[in-house]
Amino acid sequence: MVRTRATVRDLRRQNRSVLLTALFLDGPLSRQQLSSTTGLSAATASTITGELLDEGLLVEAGSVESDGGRPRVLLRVNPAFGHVIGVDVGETGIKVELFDLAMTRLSTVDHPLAVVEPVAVCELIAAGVGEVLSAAGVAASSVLGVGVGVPGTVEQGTSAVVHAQTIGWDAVPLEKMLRAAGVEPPLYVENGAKTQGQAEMWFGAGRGTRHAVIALVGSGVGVAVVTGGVVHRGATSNAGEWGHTTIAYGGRRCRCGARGCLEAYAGAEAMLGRYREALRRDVPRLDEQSALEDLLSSRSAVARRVVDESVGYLGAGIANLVNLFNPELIVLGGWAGLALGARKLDEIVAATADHALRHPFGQVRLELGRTGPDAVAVGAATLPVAVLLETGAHHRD
Amino acid sequence: MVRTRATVRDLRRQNRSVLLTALFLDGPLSRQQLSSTTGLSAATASTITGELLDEGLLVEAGSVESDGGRPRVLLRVNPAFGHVIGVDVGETGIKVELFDLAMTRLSTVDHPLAVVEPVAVCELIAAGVGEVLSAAGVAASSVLGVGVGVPGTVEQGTSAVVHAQTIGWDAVPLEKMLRAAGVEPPLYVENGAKTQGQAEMWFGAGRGTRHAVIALVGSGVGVAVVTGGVVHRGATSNAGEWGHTTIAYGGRRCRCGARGCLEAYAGAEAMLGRYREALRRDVPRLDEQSALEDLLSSRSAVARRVVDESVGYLGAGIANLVNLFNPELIVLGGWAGLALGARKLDEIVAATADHALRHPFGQVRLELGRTGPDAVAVGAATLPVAVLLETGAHHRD
DNA sequence: GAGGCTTATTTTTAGGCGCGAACTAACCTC
DNA sequence: GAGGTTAGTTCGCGCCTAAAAATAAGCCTC
Repeated sequence: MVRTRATVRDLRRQNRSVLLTALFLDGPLSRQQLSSTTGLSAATASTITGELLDEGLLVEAGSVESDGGRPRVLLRVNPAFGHVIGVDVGETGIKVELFDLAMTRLSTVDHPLAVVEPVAVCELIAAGVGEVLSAAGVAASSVLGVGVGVPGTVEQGTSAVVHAQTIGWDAVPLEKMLRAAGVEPPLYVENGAKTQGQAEMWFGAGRGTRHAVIALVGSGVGVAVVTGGVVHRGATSNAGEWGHTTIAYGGRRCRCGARGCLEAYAGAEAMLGRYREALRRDVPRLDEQSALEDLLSSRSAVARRVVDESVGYLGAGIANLVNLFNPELIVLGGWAGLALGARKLDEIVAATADHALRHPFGQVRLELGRTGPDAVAVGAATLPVAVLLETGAHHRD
Repeated sequence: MVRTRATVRDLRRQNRSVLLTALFLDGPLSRQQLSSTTGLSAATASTITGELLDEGLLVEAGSVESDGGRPRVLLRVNPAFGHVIGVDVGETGIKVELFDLAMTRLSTVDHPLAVVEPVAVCELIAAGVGEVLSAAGVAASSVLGVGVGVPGTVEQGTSAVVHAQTIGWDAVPLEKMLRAAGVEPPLYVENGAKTQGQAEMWFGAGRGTRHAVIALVGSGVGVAVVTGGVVHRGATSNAGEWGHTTIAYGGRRCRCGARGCLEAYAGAEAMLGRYREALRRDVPRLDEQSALEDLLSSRSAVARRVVDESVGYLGAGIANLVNLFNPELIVLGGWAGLALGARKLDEIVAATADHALRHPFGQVRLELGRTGPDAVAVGAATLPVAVLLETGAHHRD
């Protein structure tokens, strides 16, 4: 359903957006190709790219000979037009990364943090922004925006407010605080699972897909639902709490207080917890990732039972996503999801098949995530880029 | 993310659509009001409404005095501009209803059918279309479209194909068959739950809501998810199979073959089935609706246990929707949902609260559906109207 | 009941936009 | 270097919305 009126200016904005997006996603293209892929006339493609070249958003990128005729001049988004910064606020520290407009990583800073306390986090982010800029020799003025991925949910009002139970944040006005700490560029605060989903859609397994669900299994469990290239946020940006959907009515107590949540069975924390319970003793105090690796590679009957059960629950959880969303693609990501998927993908698919309806199951593929450990930061950095592309970087309003 | 290029013509189409939609949904409005609510300039509002008046899409609807100045002339969609037909293909027969463009019901035809067999259904629909038209004295040429709500899922290709397990339809090319049976107007085939959801959004509890979930509990269980006024279809129009999401891992066998589906606990069929099991005898052979009424009003301990358990499962299922979609509104509809909700709404809300995360739960309201038993037909009839509004009834392409 | 006032709608004018056609540019082959 | 081929640009047309000006249609006052 159409939302609002349109003016002549909106036309130009939209067409700029279409061209810019095509160039960003599908690499260098000639005006010719742009015209045919976007459906714009050659005349319009030419005028708009001319405008974008003048503004410095595009640059020429060599040329390609054409059968006997004038060679095509390739155009691409000017990587140096501006820069974007992605921040990953994790449970053990923060990571700040600087990218150019081609999403090439220019520099990275990691700051471990024993206690992820809001004020300290904001100061570290402010410092980190300065550090990545000076490390890469990039001027602060060329930063188009800073994206911040946080655990928990984000209320997107006039100023973003974060609710993150796992790190004890209750209604933290992060945007205001970052501003106060001296972060000047436009800010985009978003749930980390959603930024990671965005990264997977743009650069990972989701490329070119319209309806996808990115399931993130880490210590906990979350999901990003993408429809037509847009991450589903819900009424108040709380959508995607897959981990706390009931999958075993009346079952295990979850840390959220309810019983039978998926996260009480399928996340790394839950798997390790159930393993400890089954063993009736504590496993060695390793960090969670090594502990999970040990569990997954253990040949003990107990370990295998715990893992197999988890695979079953995870499959049922994935089947629920298949039945509710009917996506073309489900991406299994998150460090624990990747670890489990690397060993047990076939079993997960089988468990999904057991619980999903035949028809939607027949139309979905299940793939492992392809983005690395800094997907949250990359995804966060795409937020300002997405805005640039959507508005077509229109100078006037 | 913007999809495709736009031309000057698209501008006009969109603005026509905006005006037409405003007039359709918010009753008679003056050009003045149209201009301020849509944001279009008074000049443009005037030109476009003039055009629409000329084309017969709008009519004047009296005038309202304004403080001392020229009175406002009210405009509204011309109810007689065209008519739409909604068809409800149920498990026990078909219903055909004729509406004018103000969605006033002009005539209705019911055809019970012992066996819902595709060819017979198509012939009955073709006959029904003729009957409702002649009953109301409406010319076939003024029918803008026929919407058909069917159980099961609909593959929307070049021609709609229906998969409906409950009535034994496997890949029935309904659109082609209806065409062959002599139904001439444009056809819109859609899943009945989704058409019912559409009706609830336009005329029922969902009015004015952007993010809503309409949960339909009848014999089985389904859901329509609405985001920004659009029903979510998924990659292949299979989305919303809420009834077959796993809620009790390893639990009761469902008719879909899997274990622990919500539908195995919360639909009317499941409730009655569990009641029979608990009683260890068959309940009297009533029709399903009376049987459910009896169960709900029974004071026996067994009946109350079955009902209370169902409420618990249903609440957990609703909580899953809250956690995954974060809607502002959940509408509980369907005949069984309404019957249960009329008696147990508070308990359902409490059960939902037990399983949902606090934050998204705090932002959702749970309401009972307000559309009557022919919501499927009404919703189906809105399909052609939605197309008319979206395209702005643009004459040229 | 004439003139002034207020508000709604229409007409006029100006500035933008995309498209098709005509035109120019840049290469190749012979 | 002439002719052919393909890529990109320029120009005029028709369409669009917005702002300003003009007109319409009531009310109020004297």
